[in-house]
Amino acid sequence: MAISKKNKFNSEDAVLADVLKALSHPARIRILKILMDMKVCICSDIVEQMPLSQATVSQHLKELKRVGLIKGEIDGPKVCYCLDHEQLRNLKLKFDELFSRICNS
Amino acid sequence: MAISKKNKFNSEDAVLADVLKALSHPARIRILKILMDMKVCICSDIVEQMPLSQATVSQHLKELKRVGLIKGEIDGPKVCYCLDHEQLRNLKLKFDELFSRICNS
DNA sequence: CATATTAATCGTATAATTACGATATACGAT
DNA sequence: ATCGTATATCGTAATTATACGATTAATATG
Repeated sequence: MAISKKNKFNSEDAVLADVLKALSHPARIRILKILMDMKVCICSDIVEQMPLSQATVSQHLKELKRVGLIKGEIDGPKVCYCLDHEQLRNLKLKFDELFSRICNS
Repeated sequence: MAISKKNKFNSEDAVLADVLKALSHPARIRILKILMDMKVCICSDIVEQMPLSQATVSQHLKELKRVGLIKGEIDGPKVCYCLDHEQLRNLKLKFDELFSRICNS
């Protein structure tokens, strides 16, 4: 795409866009919902519920971790994934703020 | 990316992911905010406020229109853009619903 | 220790996104 | 009709995302 211009925007918009990018694939929405239902969940349990290979699911988990929406805790050879409620609350606040501006217009 | 598997997910998740994809670039967040402030806005006014070429802004507008978040009305040689409040409200509802599930977990 | 299990990473192919100059289109004004 | 303005689209290049098989690394278990 030629050189990115994302850095030309204010960081507030850039950060929000980046977190929303992490939610912009159905696999990652699905993973969040699985974690909502299971509270805590071994990686392989997630893979089982997804129509994707282990390698691909691992990539999606990495993206969600990158923006902080989930956490993974090592438990022997397994990894225990769970939601990061603080970051999710933070996202919710930003999203609500965006929409409160919309409603005033 | 090899063949997409997005169709393997339920359409509720797919639709939400698709709308959020439209918000996953700072340029498009910026455009929404501009339209919030201006209510109604000629395309060239938007371009002026963006650090991107006219062609690129036009592409971003097209993506926002694709998911229905904005509307464009032709007014002579100009195009008048504005938010589609109904679709925005709809997105807000879906997002809130996702988060209400999170809070129960 | 050998083996099995779990999950991340590597390599790679393909596809989608981003960006822009150039061009096309559509309209209004002269 | 010609010209100027506004916007979309085309063509294209570069970047990033998606997907998976194969491999690696790390830990259990027999």
